[in-house]
Amino acid sequence: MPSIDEVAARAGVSTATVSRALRGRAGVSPDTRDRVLAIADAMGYVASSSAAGLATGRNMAIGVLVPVVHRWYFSSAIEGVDRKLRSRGYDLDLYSLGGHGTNRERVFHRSMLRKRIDGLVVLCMALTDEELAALHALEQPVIVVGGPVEGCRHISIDDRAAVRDATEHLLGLGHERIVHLAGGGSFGIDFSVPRLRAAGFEDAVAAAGLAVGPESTLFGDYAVGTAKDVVARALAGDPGRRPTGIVASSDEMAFGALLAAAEAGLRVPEDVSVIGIDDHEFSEVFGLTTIRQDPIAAGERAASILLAELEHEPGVPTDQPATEPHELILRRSTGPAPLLATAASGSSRAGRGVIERAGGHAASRPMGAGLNRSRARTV
Amino acid sequence: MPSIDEVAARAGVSTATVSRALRGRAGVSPDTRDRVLAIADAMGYVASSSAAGLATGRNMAIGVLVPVVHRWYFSSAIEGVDRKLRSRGYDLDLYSLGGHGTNRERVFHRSMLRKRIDGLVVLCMALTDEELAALHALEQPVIVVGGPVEGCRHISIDDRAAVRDATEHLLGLGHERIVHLAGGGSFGIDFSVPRLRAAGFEDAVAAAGLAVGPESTLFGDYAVGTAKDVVARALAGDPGRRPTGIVASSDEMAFGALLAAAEAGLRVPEDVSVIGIDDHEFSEVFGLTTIRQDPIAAGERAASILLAELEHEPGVPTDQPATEPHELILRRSTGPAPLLATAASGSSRAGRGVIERAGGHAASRPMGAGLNRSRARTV
DNA sequence: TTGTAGGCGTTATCAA
DNA sequence: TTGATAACGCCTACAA
Repeated sequence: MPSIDEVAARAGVSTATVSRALRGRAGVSPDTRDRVLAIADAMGYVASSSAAGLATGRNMAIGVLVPVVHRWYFSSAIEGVDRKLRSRGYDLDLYSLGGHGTNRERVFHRSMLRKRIDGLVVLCMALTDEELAALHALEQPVIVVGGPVEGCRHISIDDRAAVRDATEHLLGLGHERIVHLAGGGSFGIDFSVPRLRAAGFEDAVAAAGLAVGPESTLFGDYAVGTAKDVVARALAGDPGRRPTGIVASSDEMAFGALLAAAEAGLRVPEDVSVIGIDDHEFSEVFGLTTIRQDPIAAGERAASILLAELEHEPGVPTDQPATEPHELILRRSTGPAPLLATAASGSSRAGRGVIERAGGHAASRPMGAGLNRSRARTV
Repeated sequence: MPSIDEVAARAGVSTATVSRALRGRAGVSPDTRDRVLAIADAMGYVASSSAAGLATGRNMAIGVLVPVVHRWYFSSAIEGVDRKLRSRGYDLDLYSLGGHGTNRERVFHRSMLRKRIDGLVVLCMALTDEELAALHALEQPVIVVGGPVEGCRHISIDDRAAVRDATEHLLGLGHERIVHLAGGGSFGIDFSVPRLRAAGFEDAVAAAGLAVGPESTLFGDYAVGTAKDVVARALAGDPGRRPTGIVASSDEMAFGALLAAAEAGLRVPEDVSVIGIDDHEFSEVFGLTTIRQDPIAAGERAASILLAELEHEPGVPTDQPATEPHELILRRSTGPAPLLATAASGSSRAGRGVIERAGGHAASRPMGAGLNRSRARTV
């Protein structure tokens, strides 16, 4: 790990010239530039980021703050941010709250302010006013990926419309006893997303002229296990009254619902339809109809915006960015609502598992027109 | 973001004293220390990491190199590393290859050598000789989490023993037509793990006096989808010849196997038993019997070792660390091998899903004695 | 116990 | 086009 003056000495030039050459600055003759580059490369020289950071005030790194790494949405978004950053020569500092919400204070008041990063991507968390103030005080660009956070621009799908679309899909198939398998605000995760999704469900149900009551919501807490339990209980009831359609606010919860249905001996989608949100990597094998979103793309876009700002690129999109698209993916977990008379007698075919082919079903109602770039396709 | 001399001025002392006080060095009177601390706190002072790093040569950050973030093992291990690091005041720099293996060169030759990190945790990747050399040249402590990598100490379970245990569990239940649902070396992931696991399977099968042929292995590539497809094909065969037991080298592949069995109309575990490795968070809802490992703990331990080395803690465990424990978790996906006569007639009960209760099964054979701290328990 | 001053490795300013 | 040289902000002998 040679230093810049060793390179300079070897090249017979000053450190200033080496610096200029290596950074691609103007004012260096092609000859010397090539020579310096060759020598630096041969010596394996790489500038120390601390020194460069001290001198320039730029760290070539951005931070990513997550409630927890180990979840589909977060790990995907991290991947997206990383991809974009890496391609632009930036490093990524990861700050995980580890699901605890502890060390939260430390993250904010120590690591982040150490001038180690040039910008911050916050994944889907609710921030306290104090934290928001601290961030703004940093005078560093910040962007949220995941849910609207007051006082911050954010990148996400239109959560309300997404769940509305999902619900409308089921309504279009004739379902009338529909429940929302809702998530909550674990992990210090932003509350606005669950709230928006619940609203989307209610929008659609109400628009269909159906009633929305307390029984319309099952609390799955964004977890397979909880979802499975709660759905199992709901499906155990009177066949004439149990839900025929389940709108899950996340695919993971939808998996729980599918497993619960299977264990209850119900066929999907003949007895009960399930639709999720996400398009998790397991969704295809589960045959789960879902609303797809792409957190990797969201992460990439967030990083792009931050970088554009840091590098003063022209046309900086400094305001609230446009909404990310979502898309209905038709698979086998949704189908026409069972006839009421039939519903009670169902679940009698032998040896079928979680997944049933739904003899040619499709959204019998076109997805709403103004639905934010949403499309539908069959996979 | 005040600098150290502003704090010094305000406190009426020199920068040296401020530095000493803040870093908890000896040689500062309690009075001045308290005063300095209070003032620094009030001013919101935090030392610049670049400056501190330049001066001390320590960055208070360690790097984590992963093939891809978005997978159970990796995101868990990252979480573990992060947890430990955070508790010790270190930052975590994430380097993801993003599944591509591209930018690999960049990661190694730019980011990491920029003196931005004090040590490196490599997750489960095969390293080229050149990369290994580069790492050693850094003169920074390195540790691998996940699989043995030549020339590097590593932290992992005994993969061979783990799969051997899994296989013996099935053998103990009387299974004789057992297949290994194997993973591969995607993502530039280390090849040694798949190889070790295959060996463990063969160990057990051979020890039981059964034959191991080409048909004993299904290639699931560590992916649910592939696993499901390949198992579906295997189960479609002659009931008298198809496997009655499946040892999956990962839980995700085991899920694929369970789904394939369900779609084929086979009951689990009456018709076919499935055991996995990992204890993925979905395993419980799937009722999957599996060999548990704890990547979070592995990550924590790796970080601890690195930190101990960096801080010159006494008793530095600089050598190859002890193996991580694994443990058999009994659930509902494994049961006694079907009687051959019965096997053909199976799968006739109505409306059962993926998961079947296995009327009281258990390992009918105690787990081998010398099996590396493995235990068994029912969940 | 406290202060002074040099150095860490780069970048940037200003001359040449 | 190049080269001195002063920051950058902090840490730490060394002196007091």
